[in-house]
Amino acid sequence: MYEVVYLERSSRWGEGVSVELRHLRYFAAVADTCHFGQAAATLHVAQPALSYAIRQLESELGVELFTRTTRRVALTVAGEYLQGEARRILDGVDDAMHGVRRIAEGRSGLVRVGLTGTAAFSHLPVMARAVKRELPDVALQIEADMLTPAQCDGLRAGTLDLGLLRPPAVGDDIEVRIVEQERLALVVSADHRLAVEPVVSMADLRSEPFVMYENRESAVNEAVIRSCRAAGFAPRRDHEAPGTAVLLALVTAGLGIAVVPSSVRALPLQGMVIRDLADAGTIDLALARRAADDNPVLAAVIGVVEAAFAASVLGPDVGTAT
Amino acid sequence: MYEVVYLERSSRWGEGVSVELRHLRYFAAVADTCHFGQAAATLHVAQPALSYAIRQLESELGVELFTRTTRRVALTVAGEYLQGEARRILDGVDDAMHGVRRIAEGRSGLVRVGLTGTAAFSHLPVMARAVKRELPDVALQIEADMLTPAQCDGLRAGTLDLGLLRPPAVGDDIEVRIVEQERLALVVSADHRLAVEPVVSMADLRSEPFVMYENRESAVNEAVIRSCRAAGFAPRRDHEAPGTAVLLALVTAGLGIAVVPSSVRALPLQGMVIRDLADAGTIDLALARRAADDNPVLAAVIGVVEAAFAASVLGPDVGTAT
DNA sequence: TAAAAATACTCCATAGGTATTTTAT
DNA sequence: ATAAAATACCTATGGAGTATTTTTA
Repeated sequence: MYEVVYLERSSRWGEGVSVELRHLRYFAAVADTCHFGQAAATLHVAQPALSYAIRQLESELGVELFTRTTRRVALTVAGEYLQGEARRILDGVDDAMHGVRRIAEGRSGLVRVGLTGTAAFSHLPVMARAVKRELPDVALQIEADMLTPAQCDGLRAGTLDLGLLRPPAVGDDIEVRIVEQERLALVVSADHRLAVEPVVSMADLRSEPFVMYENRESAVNEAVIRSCRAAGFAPRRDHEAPGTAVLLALVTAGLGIAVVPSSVRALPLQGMVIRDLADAGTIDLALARRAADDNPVLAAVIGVVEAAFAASVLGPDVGTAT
Repeated sequence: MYEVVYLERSSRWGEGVSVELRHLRYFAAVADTCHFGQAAATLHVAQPALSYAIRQLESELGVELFTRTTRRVALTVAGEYLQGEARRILDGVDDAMHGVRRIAEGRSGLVRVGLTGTAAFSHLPVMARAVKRELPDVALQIEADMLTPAQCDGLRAGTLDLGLLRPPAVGDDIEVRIVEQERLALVVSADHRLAVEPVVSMADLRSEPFVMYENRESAVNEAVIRSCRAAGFAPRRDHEAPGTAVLLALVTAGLGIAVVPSSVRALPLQGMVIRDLADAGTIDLALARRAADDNPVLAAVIGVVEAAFAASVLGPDVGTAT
């Protein structure tokens, strides 16, 4: 009768040998073949090195992983368990390595996007489709109907990574790239006299009640006021709306008219008519990002989105691309 | 304006540096503190060694994990991802190490147990409770109502790890430890004349029709026949049952009487009466295992179960413990 | 007796240490 | 000016190789 005596932990490798992936890789190879020689060959190491490493692992664990005679090597029950765990761990390491590379290459990750009211309908589909196609592992998180200042706040606070907004008035900690120059268009309710007029120009709006964004710094408001001034009048600001949805609802209800970027055409609401304005000004649409943002996925998304916007004609008469 | 130039993969560590847990441990420490000096201190290594290891990891990945100036260290997005993964991997390794040790110590694992018909009711509760209490991470998988030969087959085939069976007639590849010596008892239907007799002895069974196990090698059958022979008669073998449940059902139905180990008392069936037999023989109950089985959890379970059986009195008159 | 794992030893690659320089605030 | 990371260089541990022995089927 004899008793199996396990090597004491740290009897030979005084407390200092920590388990390394090398041990697990070696162990997995031996566990798969149950043959030190063959495993050593596939690992491109000499057999004694393998034996040594496995001994080290067993010693560190204080557990026998193989029952071996010179003719037969077999996993112990503990060894069988470790075989599964080792595989899981090694696969996990591989996955982590690939994941890191994909993130660094901008092929994976999350981009939180803020959108102006009108862009949500006209540009978001193009954007989302392009990203889905070119960067299938990139997730977009959309925050819609955000006015420019809110988007800038979001970018600065780090709750937003990308904005689709109206360019002027952003600090230089935010980098802006214009992607579209849109002509302004008229929105009236279906029963409005201008809904059937053959041609509409800014001058026709002189005495109309305007529905405008309530935010004083709204870039759309500014563009509208500029267009009105060019036509020789100041708009009658009768109603204010906090966002595009409300603005269009008020117009549809007949409370007034509105002049908005022509991308609202992508949202043909019931009872609402959109008319060209031959002499109205234009307004830019731009992508905005933190200048200091080093997330590679953001650069990748911006590249894909810019290409998609450049390639897509967003419907007839929706302004001229830059 | 200068451009960050990533070290080419394998520019300096020619294709040979594989990622090791050391790299992940170092990385995790730096990622947590965002400070090479402090991380080096907690890791008990010098700062240059840390810098070097992180560089190695970055080079192997081809990815920048930290943006560092001498005054500020910050994780890149890829680094943030790896921080999570590294933690998961390192925890996984730790768990695997503990799991292996627990298995090797017999404190964790699965034991598949085969039970004889009567033991399922009398001994299984004691057994299961003891294992649950002493070895909470050990799972028992029970296969009930198995006769001795079936259990031996199961043990040899490796579908069973432990048997609770009737000792004789097992080869020496199976190791047997007797845990109980049970007296044989009489089972009759409630309306049988012997159900109310003040004292019953073997001789009273001389002309009764017996219900016996159909398996010719049944150890219970042998013990019964031996007891009858000692009382001077051979049992009238009128009916046969494949297992204990059927056997008791037949007795209850009044098709005959049966003599069985007194542990059937743990299963007081409707319409069935159990009587002591003063002069009947005894039959052993034993734990059986593969002699070559080196699963530590099995040894642990056997230890716990034997102690539990020794400590428990399985009800009045249920035989004498060895 | 032959195949295969363990041992004995040797060596050099490299992890890690010390000293110093660079850099950014 | 100073804190902190990078660089340069050196040392020595230990991983891996070759040669040999031991073991068992």
